[in-house]
Amino acid sequence: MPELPEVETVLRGMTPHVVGKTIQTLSLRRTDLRIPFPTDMHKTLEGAVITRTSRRAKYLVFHLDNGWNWITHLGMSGRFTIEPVTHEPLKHDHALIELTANPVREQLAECTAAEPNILLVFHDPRRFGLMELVKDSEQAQHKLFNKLAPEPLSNQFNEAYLAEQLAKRKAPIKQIIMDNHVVVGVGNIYASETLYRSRIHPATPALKTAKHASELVGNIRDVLSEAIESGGSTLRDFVGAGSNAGYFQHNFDVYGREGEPCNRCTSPIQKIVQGGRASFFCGKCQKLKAN
DNA sequence: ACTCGGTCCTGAAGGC
DNA sequence: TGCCTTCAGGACCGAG
Repeated sequence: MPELPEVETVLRGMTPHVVGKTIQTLSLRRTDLRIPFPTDMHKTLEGAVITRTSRRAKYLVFHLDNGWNWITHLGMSGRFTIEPVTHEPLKHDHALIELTANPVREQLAECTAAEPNILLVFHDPRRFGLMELVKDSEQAQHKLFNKLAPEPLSNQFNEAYLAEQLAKRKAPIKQIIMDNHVVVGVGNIYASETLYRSRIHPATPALKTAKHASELVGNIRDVLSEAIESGGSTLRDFVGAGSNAGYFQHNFDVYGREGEPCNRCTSPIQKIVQGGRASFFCGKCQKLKAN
């Protein structure tokens, strides 16, 4: 269940292994994930150099030297690993990308010896992931990106902005902070964690929480950045079979803790379902449902 | 303009 | 042991 911190960790772990390298071959082992692979994916990727990587919401983006961006999303169960070129594809290995080191890259101080080719493997049992191609200059206008709200860790996501968004919504606050039109990257886990810290009941109508926008902004930022730090500190080695890079153990206050004692007041953590998603909260600490 | 529920997918977990 | 059901979840989509 990669959320924004996990996606960021995957990005940071993968980047040093892929930037500056040429995509020698792309091997697709099926024709689609959640949506079909782009028809010209081989033509666009093969021969291109990965110049840099970036993240927008939960999308991982590989920027290529031919002006195209290779967009990827890990969905629910997706992961990238780096394997030797002798890697035998496993079940659910859907895309294998062979990368070759460039002469320029080999001139860098830390690359004294010629680097072997590596295989970047995309593995996704539930196939909620996706891949897409877009010109770098057109990414922001692309269907997947043009309605996305600000990044939670950016200055555009601030008290005034969030208060304005909350004031016009009466749906439960839990669902609103998970809405990509309000803020991106806050998934089911971190939504529950944020509301726990803010002492707001997840069923509170959003408009009644507008006066707490400042605290919500702060807690969303804190919860996500702490998880990114946690991911970074447990990221050992991105390379190797079975590598779980990006899927780190993290301590949650409420998520998945139904019946266990609240860390603040020892009252048992409760679970409700909102919009088909589990919400966890402390019924004693998170009483704010009005005012 | 906003809200709600359905949909995609597989594997893990629980009931009988 | 094994079959069945339920759940997990991001993001899009259409209906109200």
